Amino acid sequence: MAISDRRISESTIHRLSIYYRALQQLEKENYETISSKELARREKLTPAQVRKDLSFFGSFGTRGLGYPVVELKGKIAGILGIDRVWDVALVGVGNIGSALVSYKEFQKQGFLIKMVFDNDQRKIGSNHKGIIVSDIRNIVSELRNSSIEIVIIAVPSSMAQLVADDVVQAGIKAILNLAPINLKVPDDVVVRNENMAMELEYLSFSLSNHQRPK
Amino acid sequence: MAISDRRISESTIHRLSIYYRALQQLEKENYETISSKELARREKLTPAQVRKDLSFFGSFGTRGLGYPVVELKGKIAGILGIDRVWDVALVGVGNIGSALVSYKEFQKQGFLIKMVFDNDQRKIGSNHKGIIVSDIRNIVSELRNSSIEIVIIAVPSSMAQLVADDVVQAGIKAILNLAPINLKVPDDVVVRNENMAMELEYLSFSLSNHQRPK
DNA sequence: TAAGAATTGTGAATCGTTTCACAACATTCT
DNA sequence: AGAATGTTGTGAAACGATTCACAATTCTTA
Ligand SMILES: NC(=O)c1ccc[n+]([C@@H]2O[C@H](COP(=O)([O-])OP(=O)(O)OC[C@H]3O[C@@H](n4cnc5c(N)ncnc54)[C@H](O)[C@@H]3O)[C@@H](O)[C@H]2O)c1
Ligand SMILES: NC(=O)c1ccc[n+]([C@@H]2O[C@H](COP(=O)([O-])OP(=O)(O)OC[C@H]3O[C@@H](n4cnc5c(N)ncnc54)[C@H](O)[C@@H]3O)[C@@H](O)[C@H]2O)c1
Repeated sequence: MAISDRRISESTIHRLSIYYRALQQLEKENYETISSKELARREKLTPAQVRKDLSFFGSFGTRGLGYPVVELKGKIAGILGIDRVWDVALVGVGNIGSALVSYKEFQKQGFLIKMVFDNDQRKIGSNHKGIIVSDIRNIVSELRNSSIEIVIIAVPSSMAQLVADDVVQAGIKAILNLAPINLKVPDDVVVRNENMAMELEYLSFSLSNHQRPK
Repeated sequence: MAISDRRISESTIHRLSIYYRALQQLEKENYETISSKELARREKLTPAQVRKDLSFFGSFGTRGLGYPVVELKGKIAGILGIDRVWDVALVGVGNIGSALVSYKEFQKQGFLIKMVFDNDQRKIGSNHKGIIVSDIRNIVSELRNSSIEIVIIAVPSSMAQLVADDVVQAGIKAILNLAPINLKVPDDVVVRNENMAMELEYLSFSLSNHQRPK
């Protein structure tokens, strides 16, 4: 069954990311094959879950043996679309934005921050790790003339919707939003939120109710 | 039905955080009451979902009228455990850790970063926004003698498990982990992961498969 | 006070995800 | 070669979350 036949759940996609990291580690440890049982044990999942997730995309294993580590890693990279380079823009070079620009891991993973925007005159034109900060006022045309497909928004929450509107207008279809607000975008634009306050609230809930939520 | 009777799902807890923010906004806009219909419309949820989520914790609304904004906000704060102050420690004052220490919103929300740990001699003893950086080697005893209940881990991934082991040994039951690895902790410790790489991979998947996953 | 409109709270129905269980197949051992 | 062991891939069952649908209740208006 082809991918487009099925709607893949958010959980499955997240677990693919987990499998991918586990396989990177297994490759380092020189494993040639890995069983769903062992992979599940390492990542605290169930073997059936692992097999079911992978089966949505094909038959990658060998009965009696397990999955070939390097090959499966490649297949998952293909499924996730990380077997290529993605050009990324960052909006807002403040506390968190600066940390992101300096962060080497994204680059290693194939997510390249190629453009940076800000509205602070003192920052515009300055050099951040080899990237010149652009004026936010030019964002629509600059993104349109670029190869950028993913935008990270790291501006104060009061500004995030305005920035998102521009980003959408520039034709971008994928946004990673770090501001703690719910962006309103058209249906064909995917937004993922990274909301640390929500995670802290989750911890607070768990401690208060001494419940481990699922 | 008491909270302890039911296992509340992760999604419900996340939505409570969403309702809480929406109610803050509604309060600013001087709404006295809000219906599940309008709240759902604003947050792109369904009215039934809103009512069901709230009904797990009690009957907060009035038939025919809706929910009293300020009162409901208070109830949700109580449920999430954010009607009080939580003392938090941060481990790793690097790029991302520094951003967190400077971030005022956590404080406003009642999450107070009270202690900071690092293993870099040049950082230990230095002053970060009024907090003296402690030596990681003393973390177990220092946490034990403190009022800290939540720890944020912002060290390189190769170090995160070691730090987590110490944190667990110090009796901490809630961890926010920013390193892109799966921490192994006992069952009674809650870990939440903030994994930006995984979110980027999610965007990459969505763009590659032009699918909006749920 | 009665009728009409709005909206909650919640069982029941529906939908989606996870787990179970086993046939099919590969490998190893004797 | 045949038996024993290990493991996948996948329908079916079990479970869990969301949506439906409606009785119960409140408010408004006349
Ligand atoms: N700092 C943290 O630890 C942290 C943690 C979680 C979430 N966040 C969120 O991340 C976002 C950024 O936080 P921060 O601490 O880096 O803030 P910051 O104030 O340090 O940085 C914001 C940057 O955005 C720029 N900016 C403002 N308006 C802009 C606009 N319209 N267009 C382009 N650039 C604009 C500012 O000039 C500044 O450089 C906020 O929404 C915040 O809530 C931050
Ligand atoms: N920088 C980013 O934008 C970013 C984004 C996503 C995730 N992360 C993750 O956050 C973590 C921190 O990233 P960073 O960019 O801030 O790294 P960094 O190297 O700038 O900072 C790490 C800090 O941890 C300290 N440290 C190292 N080992 C330690 C130990 N054993 N005990 C205590 N302190 C120790 C270092 O001295 C340093 O101050 C990493 O796991 C990274 O993958 C970072």
